[in-house]
Formats: sequence, structure tokens, C-alpha cells
Amino acid sequence: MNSKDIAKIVGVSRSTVSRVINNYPDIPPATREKVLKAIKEYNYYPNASARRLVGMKSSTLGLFIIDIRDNEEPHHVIENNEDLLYGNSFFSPFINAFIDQSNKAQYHVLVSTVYSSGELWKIQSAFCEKRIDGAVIIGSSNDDYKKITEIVDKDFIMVAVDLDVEEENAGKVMSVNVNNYGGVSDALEYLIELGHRDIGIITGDLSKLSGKVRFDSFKHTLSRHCLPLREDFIGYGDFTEYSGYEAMKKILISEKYPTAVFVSNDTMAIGAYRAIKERGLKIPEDISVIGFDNSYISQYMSPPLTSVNVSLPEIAKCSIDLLLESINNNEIKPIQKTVDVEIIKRNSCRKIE
Amino acid sequence: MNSKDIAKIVGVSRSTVSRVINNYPDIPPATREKVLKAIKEYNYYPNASARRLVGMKSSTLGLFIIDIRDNEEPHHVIENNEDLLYGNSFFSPFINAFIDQSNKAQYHVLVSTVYSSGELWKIQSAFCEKRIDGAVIIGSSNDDYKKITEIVDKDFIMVAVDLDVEEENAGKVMSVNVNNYGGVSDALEYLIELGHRDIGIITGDLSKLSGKVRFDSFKHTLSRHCLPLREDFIGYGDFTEYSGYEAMKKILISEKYPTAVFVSNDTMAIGAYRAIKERGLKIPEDISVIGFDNSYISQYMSPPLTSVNVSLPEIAKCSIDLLLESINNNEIKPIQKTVDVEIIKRNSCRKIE
DNA sequence: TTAAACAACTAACACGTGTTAATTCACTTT
DNA sequence: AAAGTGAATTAACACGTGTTAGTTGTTTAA
Repeated sequence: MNSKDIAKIVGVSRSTVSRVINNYPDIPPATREKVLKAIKEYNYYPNASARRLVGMKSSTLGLFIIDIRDNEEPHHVIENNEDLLYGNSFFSPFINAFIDQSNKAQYHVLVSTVYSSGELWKIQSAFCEKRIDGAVIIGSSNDDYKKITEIVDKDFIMVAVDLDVEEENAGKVMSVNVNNYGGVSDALEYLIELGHRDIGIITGDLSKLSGKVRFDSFKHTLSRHCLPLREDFIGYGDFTEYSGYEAMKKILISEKYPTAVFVSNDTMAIGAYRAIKERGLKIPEDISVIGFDNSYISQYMSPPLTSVNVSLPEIAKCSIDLLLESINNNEIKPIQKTVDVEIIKRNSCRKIE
Repeated sequence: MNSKDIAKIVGVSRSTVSRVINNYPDIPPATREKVLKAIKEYNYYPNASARRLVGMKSSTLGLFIIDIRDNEEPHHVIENNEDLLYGNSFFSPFINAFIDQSNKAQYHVLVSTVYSSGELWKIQSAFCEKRIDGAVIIGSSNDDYKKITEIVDKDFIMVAVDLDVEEENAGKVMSVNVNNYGGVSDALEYLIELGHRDIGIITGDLSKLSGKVRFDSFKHTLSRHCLPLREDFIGYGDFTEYSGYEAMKKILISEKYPTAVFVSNDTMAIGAYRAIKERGLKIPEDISVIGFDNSYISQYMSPPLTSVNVSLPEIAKCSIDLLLESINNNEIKPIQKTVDVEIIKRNSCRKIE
């Protein structure tokens, strides 16, 4: 079924069929109807490749997930390899949200996994092969920034989610970021409001921007409220569950431990829970815990974990809006957007008198 | 950068460039090298649309996720809409596995969500538009079968994962299925081996094939071991967490309750855990629990849930193999494959003397 | 009545590639 | 030296679409 076939059936030229499909104005309703009817009746769908070839958009967005498989993680934490496929991060639900939002905007989605910085050419190739009109990249680390700018410099339209580069240095790269700073200060102020004064932290990977910013915000907010930051209340983690376990053990070593702990992501909170329970302490009676990300598991932890929620649909929507605007106007304005967060209160934090 | 440009640069005809790219044999090494060098140097990637247009494959597989949003579910179970995006099922990790395996086979993946049976035309349109060479459909219910055969009848290559139709009735539709029957009997035999005699079950949605088969296998295995099936040891669920909670409450109503319960999926096991704890009982001391699916959360439940593991990478691999074989041979053999399962033993089942 | 304007439609080109049949050219055979 | 062989290359067509410029045929204006 071509447009040619349809043309023959209806008794018009192929051009007319094309003009009907593309909503040209100078075409009388009677003709339009006849053509549309035949299209429907004979189940005709225009060949996407042919359309793309004559310069139309491919109506496809790329979603590239950078997933560095870290095989060096302590073995007892990971049960089988399947979980390694971005199981720990919030990538997985983000993919769902992104596809959902893209489809709503009438766009198809090409998803691809990138296993190392050396594989970033995959993105460029998808652009050059004209498979996609724009791309979102998620999970990039600082090392990837150079290659990303390189691609952007070729006028390919790309948005980085959670770019691991300070906004002021992002240059021409568009990005959508979580309000890490505000989220942490909100979380802390919530704890302070509950009456906590001795507050600890388990940091994330400090070589990553999100880890660094969350830690910075923690320190600033604490000092803004004139609360001390005790070194023995700090546990250094790297966003993995096991590091959360170890970091919490370290915090609980001394006689005096904090009444509340901010954990830089939910995955580490799982480990922290384990350490707390092993020490014979109860959450939230003995120690309150608040996480970050509001990941899928947090509601099923016992007690359910209070956490800073990052709205993945909103991030997805935001990046898609950025992409589509760029695609339609055919120009890239280097915009950095920040998505706000909110605290989901569950039962892991208690009020102190 | 076209093949034309490359041809001009190297000083050969466009045909020669094309033949180099497509590995034609009758081309001397010297020429081949020159061309390849230019291709690399000038970052040339063949236009995928143009290739597709002349009859080549699009090197793209479609992944269609049927996700009926059930808004009628009791409200208190679901915290926010985000979780509804196939958060409860094993779709999410399957997507990751599928992309991974496809990329390994040098195929791109177009992912799309289908929200109701009425939207199944999306699949057909992707085929007609020549966007994809083959497709996997997951999450289909019995109602979708008719439309699926309709698509298959048009010689589009499609594999259904977990097709909700008995193998003998699958007709021309290729499918990859979990060995539900074997998995349940393995689970039961494991419990029996541990010494359990009073074993209960929380069923899944019995209008779905997987729910039905798991229940059937449970009954058969029980009777094969000459164990009675007490009606008050059966809780009827529908694969949702809340139904698991209610079903377990029902089982625990009477004075005498089973020493072990097989729960037809992990999501319901979460609810079952809640009911057990509310009743003041301990797992596995008072009651052993075994689940099905080995979903991401099961390892983080307390105690970690013993569950029947379904290897998603294997299912993905299996379906992709089926697809690629059909695509390459350009013929569809109606094959039904079954993927085996294994029990992941954790701490939710105890030995009885 | 004729020219101009307009509505409705179409012929023809372009997009970038793969492939078939044809062409060139060097080399071997008679 | 002529004819034949084979290797290396290429010209030309096809794929299905969008769009521009052009062509009808009809209505309006002078």
C-alpha cells in the first residue's frame, strides 16, 4: 500500500494524496474525505523512512542510558547480574515515564544503553543515521561532558538529565536537573522542625555533582540553623547499598550517635536500615532516617522510608519540552532547568520533644 | 556527509563505496582500505532511512508493553501515579534486559506503551511504517489475542511474551512463556522437603492464564504428594498487593492456619507479609512464605523472600532469537518456547521437624 | 469578448541508498 | 596481433515520499 495505490483507487494524483495527509489548505472537503476514507479502508500508513528521507522529522526521540557496570562492588550485596541493569538507580522508572510522555507528544522512542564513555559514539551515530530528531542522555558522569559538547556542537539536539557539571559550566548543553540543594535543605528543616538537633549524614559519591551538592546543602543548612556538624556524625558512602551499610555502622560506633540521619539516596538507606537493626536500634524510636529519590522500594521498607521525592514524569516532561522546542525552532538555546522536589512523609522519622 | 561525498573524496564511484560498506567480495583490499579510512575520518554514517527504503532491514525491533491502568484498585495502596507505570509487574526489568540483548545483537529498540486493546493498532502501524523488522509484545491479555493473530496474519513478525492463551491454541503466534507449572511444583516440593504438610496458597487472577496454571499446578502437585487441599487454606487474590493482604487475612482468620503459604507473585507477598505481621505472627518462625517472580523488592523484604526466579535476560534472549531467526529466514514458524525457572532461597521458609 | 484571477490539481524533481547489468581495462591465450 | 578472459568499476534504476513550479479549467473583472 503506497500513496500511489491510494491515488489510483481514489482517482487522483499521488500529490493530492500527499497534500491531504500533510493538511494542505487548498484542497476541497469532498476530495479530502474521499482520500481519507480510502486511507482508512485500505489501512495505509505512510512509509516513515521515505518521509524522513525527504527531510521530514523522524518523529523519534533517543533515550540513552549510561550504565557503567561496576563489577568491583562487594559481591555479597548483589544476588545476580540481572539486578545490575540500572536496578539501583532511578533510571528504570524514568524510562517508563519518558516513553509515556513521548508517546503522548506523538513521538516514538528509541532506547539504547551505553556502557562506557567510549560508547558515546552510539548517540552520534543515531543522529547521523537520521534515526532520531533529538536525544536525552541520562546517567552521564563528568568524564562524558566533553563528548556531549562535541555532539551538541554538531547541532544535534540533546538534553542531559542530571548533568554532572555545574550549571555555570554547562555551556551549550541543555540540561534538566533535580533541585538537590533545595531538597536537602527541605529534608533537614523537616527534621529540625521535628525537634532534632543531632543530625548526621551519609554522603553519596562526592566525586559526582549530586553527591557533592547534597553534602554542601547539608552543611550550609545546618550552619544556617546554627547547628554543629560533628565529624563522627558523617558517614561517607558512594550511593551503593553496601556503602550505606558501612557508613551507618561507622556512625553508630561511638557511644553518642545522632537522633536523625539524612541519607543521600534511598539505596544507601536500605543498607543503613540493616546496620541500625543489627546494632539493635529501632527506627524511628531510636534514630530517624530520611532518604532521597523516593525510589520504588522505599514504601515497602519497614518502617516505610520518608524520602525526598523526585518527580520523574516531571523531569521527563521537562526534557521532552526542551527537546521539542529546539526541534521545532531548529535552534538550541542552552537552558538549564531545575525540577523541584517534595518530601514524602512516611514512618521513618519521629518527633522529638 | 553522503556516500556521494565519500566517493568524491576517495576518487571512486558511489557504487564502490556502497559495496565496501556492504562487504561485497570483489573489491581489492587497497580500495577497501581507502574507502574505510575516509568513512572513519569524515565520520560518515549511512542514512538508515535511505537504506530501509531500498528494502534493507531497519535493524530495529519493537517492544510493546501493554499496560492497562487499573484505576479501580483500592486507593490506599497506591501512593502516587508514577508507580502505576508497570511498577508492580516484572515489565520494567524486562525492558532493560530486552534492550540489552537487542543491542548486543546489533539491533535498535523502539519501545512503546499500549494502554488498551484498542490501541493495538500502534503495533501494526509501526510495522506498516517500516519502522521495525519485528516486535515483542508483553502483558497481553486473552482479549488481545484476536488482534495479535490479525497482525501475524499480515506476515509481520511478532513474538508474544507470556501469551495469555494455552499453547495448543496459540495458532500461528510465536510465544515465549515462563514455566509456571514447573516453577510452582518446584516451590511446593521445596516446602514439602522442608517438612511442611499444611500448605496454603494465595492465587493470582484466575482469569489470567498464569494465575490459572499456577493454581492448577499447586493442586496437582499437592495431590501427587497425597496432601490434602483445605479450602480455608486458599486465599483468592488478583496479583495486586492489596489482594495479597486481604487473601492472607482470610487464611489467618481460623484457629488453624497453614505452616507455609505459596503466594502466586511477589507483589502479593508484600501484602501477605503485612497481614501476617499485623496478626502478630513471625516469618518464618510461625509461617513460611514463598513467592513467584523474584522481583526486585523481594531481596529487601524482611525477612528476604524466597521466590521462584524467572530469568528475564533469558526470556529476552529467547524472544530475540525467535525474532531474528524469523526475520533472517523471512518465514514464521509458530513456535512456543518455555523458559525454566529456579528457586532463590532466602530466609522466608524454615525447616519443620 | 477577452484578460486576468483563482481554485484544483499534477508532473517532475529531490532525498540517499542497494543492486543489477553494463562497461572499462589489463592481462592471458591462441 | 587479435580475441578472449576476468577483475574492477560504474551508470542507471528503484525504493516512497514531500514539495515546487507548472498546468489545467473555471470564474471574475474590465
